[in-house]
Amino acid sequence: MPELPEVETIVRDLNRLVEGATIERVEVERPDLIRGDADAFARAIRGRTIDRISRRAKNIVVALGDDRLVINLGMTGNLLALGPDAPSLSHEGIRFHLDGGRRMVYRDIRRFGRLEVLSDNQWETRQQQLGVEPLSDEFTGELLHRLTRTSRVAIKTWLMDQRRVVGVGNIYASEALFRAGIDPRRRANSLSRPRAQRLREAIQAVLGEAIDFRGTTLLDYRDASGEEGAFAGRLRVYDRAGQPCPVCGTPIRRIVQGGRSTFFCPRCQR
DNA sequence: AACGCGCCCTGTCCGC
DNA sequence: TGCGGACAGGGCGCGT
Repeated sequence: MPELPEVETIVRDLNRLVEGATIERVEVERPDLIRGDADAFARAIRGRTIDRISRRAKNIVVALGDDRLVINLGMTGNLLALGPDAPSLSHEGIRFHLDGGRRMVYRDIRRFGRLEVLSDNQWETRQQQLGVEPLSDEFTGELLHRLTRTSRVAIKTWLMDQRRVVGVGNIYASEALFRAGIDPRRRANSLSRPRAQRLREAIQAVLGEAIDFRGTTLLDYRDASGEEGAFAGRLRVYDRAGQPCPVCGTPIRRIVQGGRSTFFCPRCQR
């Protein structure tokens, strides 16, 4: 489900809704959601205060003193801040009971998501394996061009690899390549410098606009208050096979790359 | 090292 | 109305 804009929206919500809250009790309904030992997980979190919430790649990082609660939402994960009177939901996996009767609930239909607690040192080591943040100043056309030099995989598949550039998943990879006019089947190492520059601009534009619209809800995505994102209506090619390209009217094509659907305009993207 | 594939799991939708 | 198959925002571990 969630790519960078969706995770960023949830993180901003949570800083408004639960920063400073104390986690009084943890209920683990689905131990398979936790990486490592579920009892140790609950013990590490109980009684801690939520200092602040941040995002790295598609991970939600909750600072609890010197520890980090790291949450990856997989395909269908939601992280919800609920009031005392909110009814319980289906597929609740982990419940964090906060002070004042509020709760933060992790729910996940397919259970591809994972939660774990790491020391700040462990998290620092882990996050170094992740690629560059696409909305940072560090992410330039020059850097993108350099990073693509060593890979022969299709640029669309390349964009989704979190070891190079983070945060771009199946939806925004197709959308960014459409905006940049680049054929998703093109090999990563075939991008010219100007094309890399255009792709960098397209990635930043689409991610920024999607954040402004609070993310894309196809089916399962919800923000921390349980509301849908509004960007789905602004997607130009994703899930639009057979519909006319918004620029030239040519029917949008669907192909499969690395087992995932890719959508593109065969005329606009070269 | 880089790459491609299968797998984890539940729900929805479509064709027959 | 029922049933089987395809497909769905991600990531990991395997073999080559």
